[in-house]
Amino acid sequence: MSDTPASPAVPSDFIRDMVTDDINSGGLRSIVTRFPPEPNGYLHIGHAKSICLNFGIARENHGRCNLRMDDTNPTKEDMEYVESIEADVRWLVAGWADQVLGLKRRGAVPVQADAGGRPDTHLAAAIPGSGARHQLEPFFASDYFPQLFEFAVRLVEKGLAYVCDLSPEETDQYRGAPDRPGKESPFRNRTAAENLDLFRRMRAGEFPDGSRTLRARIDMASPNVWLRDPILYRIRHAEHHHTGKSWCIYPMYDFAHCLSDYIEGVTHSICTLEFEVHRPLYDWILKSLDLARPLPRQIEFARLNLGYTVMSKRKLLQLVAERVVTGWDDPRMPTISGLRRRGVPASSLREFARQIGVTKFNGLTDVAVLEKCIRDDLNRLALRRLAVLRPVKVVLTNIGMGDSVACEAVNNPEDPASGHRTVHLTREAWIEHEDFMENPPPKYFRLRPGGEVRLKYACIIRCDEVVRDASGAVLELRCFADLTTRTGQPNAGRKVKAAIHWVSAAHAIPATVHLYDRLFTEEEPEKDGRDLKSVLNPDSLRTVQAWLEPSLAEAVPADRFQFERLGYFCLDAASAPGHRVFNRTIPLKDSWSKAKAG
RNA sequence: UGCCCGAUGGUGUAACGGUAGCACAGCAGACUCUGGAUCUGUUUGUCAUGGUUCAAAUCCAUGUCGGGCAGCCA
Repeated sequence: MSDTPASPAVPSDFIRDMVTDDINSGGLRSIVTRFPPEPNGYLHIGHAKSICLNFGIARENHGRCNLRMDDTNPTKEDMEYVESIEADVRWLVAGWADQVLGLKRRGAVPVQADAGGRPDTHLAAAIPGSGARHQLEPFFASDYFPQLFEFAVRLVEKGLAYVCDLSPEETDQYRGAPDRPGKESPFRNRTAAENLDLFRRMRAGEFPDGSRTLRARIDMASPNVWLRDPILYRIRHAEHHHTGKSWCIYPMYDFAHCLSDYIEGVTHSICTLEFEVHRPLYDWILKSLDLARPLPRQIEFARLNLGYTVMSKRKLLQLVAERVVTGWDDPRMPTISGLRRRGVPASSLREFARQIGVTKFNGLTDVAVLEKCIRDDLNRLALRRLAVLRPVKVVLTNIGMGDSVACEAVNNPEDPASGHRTVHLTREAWIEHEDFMENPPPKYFRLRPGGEVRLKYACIIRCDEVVRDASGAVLELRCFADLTTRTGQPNAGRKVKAAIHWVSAAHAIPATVHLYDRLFTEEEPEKDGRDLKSVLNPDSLRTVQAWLEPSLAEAVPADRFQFERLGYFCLDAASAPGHRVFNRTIPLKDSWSKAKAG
């Protein structure tokens, strides 16, 4: 698929300002950001915002953005997610920021190095182009477990961390509450030697899950609860998707994240607002270790909230698990894979991210903004095709049985280079059910008994007779085709109020078409903690049997089509050759139905 | 009621002490062999109250409202 080029406008926001300031104040050789998802679910459009931010900043500063699996919790993570995440990121940045996508050589781990005369540990991204591309893989926080362990040991030696024997429940009670100080653990003042011994035995597997933790020794009375001796390591006798059975203790997010950033040489660690209160801990850990190289800086921004969609991985997983949708890549899902299967170009998502901007304000973005981005892209690149979703038969009484009138149709009026194709008009054609009305309301321009309409690219027809079955349902419309109104014919310029789409019944090919709509009936499905099931849109998927013009037989999933006057469609990725399925990405703007309703 | 963060039209976002702008949505019109696209015009805004200043969306204070934080999740 040929994505449209990224918008030329260079975005500006408070984070980019900070990065620029950091560059101008010196000390930074190059900018390194990172995108660090936990592989416990599929990426969604909220992640797309973060990806565009992180890769965008890397790109604008000739830096790098590392893709890193933040995989420190073996009980929630899975290889399936690792693979989908990499595929989704690659798809989203392809043709835009792939040159700054930071990956490492397969199997590479941090190296011991010397930084200004001091020992250091570091892992840089592989240089793109050096060595085969297929030998690269994302970074994994779990690759740093040995280094992380050594960092923890150093903290213990400095008296800044201790092994605590409190049970989970006791730890909870000792922590206090936001408005009430915590209480110091009775194990807080163990000697460094004892802590070291205990910590090594934790690692050796001598203790059961939950029996001990390694905690930072900070301040149980801090008004910031994350500074109240936070847990650094917990015991989990569980197999890890990336490290296997090598470990039975696993670092917590706060400990692993800042140090992973450091190891990779990240300069700006951009995350969402809920980590704002963690920033003092992020800084505390890094400062406490007397590290040799410059420290990364954490900056927070507001996550995306989009109307009529849910964004939490937990709730998306729920939709999948309860089979409300067919999977993570169901075209109704706000996941990147769902949007891709739906037919949304990556460039639309990037443009959307650019348009919504980046701030610390927790707002709700109107889906119309996304829809506009998609329509703008697709209008430019989609090939126009004729398809009838709810067919009504038209018999052109003055065209002979077996006769065929060749008509030239434009492939894309927005792109003259896309050329023309021939469609055939025959005695019988399908038109859209909605394009005929027996008793139309005022200002209805299309076909009515005795009325005229143009068959697009063909000629004007006049409805002479409505044939019904016994129940009164319309069987066929018998019409006269004024062939002198075809392109190039004397009356080609004759005006009628409307031109409608059609397909020759003799040439049409059948297809199943999925008409998708928003998944929820409420703009804020998660508001007030309501049950998602109570706000599901029963019409989020309608399936129809349609007639398509024959050229659509050759469609492949990467193609983008506009079915004229209907919307944008693509061949479903799971469509079988013998049974074509098309997905509606988004309908065309429809000011008629709006006027009618209003 | 502890700490942190935020507040600009309906929505999102600019303006970095000096004319409140842009996009989306809305409305009106033009054009059209897509009731699409395009084009034109247009309605609506600085949370409140004080203070500093020649000048405040911007700086300060207080208040109001909203969000986040008490996982051995990230």
